[in-house]
Amino acid sequence: MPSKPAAPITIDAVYAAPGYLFRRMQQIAVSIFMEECKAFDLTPVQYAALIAIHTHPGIDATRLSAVIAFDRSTLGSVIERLQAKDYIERKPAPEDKRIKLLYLTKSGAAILREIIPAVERAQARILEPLKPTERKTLMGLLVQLVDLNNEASRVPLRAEDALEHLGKAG
Amino acid sequence: MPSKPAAPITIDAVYAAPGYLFRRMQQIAVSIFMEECKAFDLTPVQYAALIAIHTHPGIDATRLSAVIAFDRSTLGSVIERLQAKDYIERKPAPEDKRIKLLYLTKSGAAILREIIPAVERAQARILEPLKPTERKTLMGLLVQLVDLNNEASRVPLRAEDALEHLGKAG
DNA sequence: CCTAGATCGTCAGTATACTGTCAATCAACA
DNA sequence: TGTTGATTGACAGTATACTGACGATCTAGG
Repeated sequence: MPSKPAAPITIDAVYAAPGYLFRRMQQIAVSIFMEECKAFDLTPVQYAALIAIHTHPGIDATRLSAVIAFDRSTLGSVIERLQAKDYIERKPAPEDKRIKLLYLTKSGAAILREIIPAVERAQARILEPLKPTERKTLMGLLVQLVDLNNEASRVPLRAEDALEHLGKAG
Repeated sequence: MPSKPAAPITIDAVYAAPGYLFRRMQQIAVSIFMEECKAFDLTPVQYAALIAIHTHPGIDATRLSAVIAFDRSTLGSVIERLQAKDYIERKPAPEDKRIKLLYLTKSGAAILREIIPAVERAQARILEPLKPTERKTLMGLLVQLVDLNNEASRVPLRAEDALEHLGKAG
């Protein structure tokens, strides 16, 4: 069997590249999320941060970045915006002057309850074009791939480790 | 059968959401791309733009955005940076004063040839944690999903339409 | 106690992304 | 032909992302 000839340099190779396809899907997912949630003035990132703070009240920014695998620098401005919207508040930690603890406000807890159905509609719409069996297959492979590539990203997910400071079981 | 109880609001729901997983995979993919290609000072977006211009010499910015499904506004600065690096040049179109035609320079064509192996390594590394069969399954579903969701993104892919102006078969 | 190293939040700089708008230009039609 | 409407590139404004650095602070070791 002769070796494959070198592929010509064309845009078609890009269309079939995983990196390109993941970029497109991310953009599509954000677009659908924003459409379903346009009544709430919350971005996907802000939503994830709110959920994480709700799950782990009193978490600090660095640990929050590990829990949702977002960049620590980026998270700073995300937190500022959530605070400006009065969805969270920051309290200094008495035992460590470097740290500011994050809590949901009543507004934050309320909007979280209200936005959930819209978020679920968005997540469903993203996979809607596939058959139910295909959706399960895709999600299974995706969860696997993200997990196995965890260390390849700048901010690996540290769902367990990050919570030890809270004195709660991981 | 009793209806499912409402899921509690926790971060675990986010970990299993397609939107979150696609975001993570996009970040992982970019990270791997930049690592493999760090010798070349090219981002994934800049690479895709170069390939597209190489495939369709004399394309204009608006059509380029349709060919790679990138935002037209964003593409402006991408083009500026590629021009600053002397990888592309822009020539005014004689028959339409609004349009600037895009062409690769010799530098641009050269770096494209050189970077290809690194890009292919990156794309391979993204899927490496999966078994070969799983890779094929995932990519098949991903291509399908991106295609079927094409209209959901702000900038749908218009690979064929965009090229009519060039007088070449799509 | 005191210093070396680690960590925290923050900032500057760069690069995607998207929304909306604008002037210049072009195309189509009355 | 003259005006309307669409298109093009550009811009302002906002929001992620990542790199690298910084002062303030904490921790460990001597």
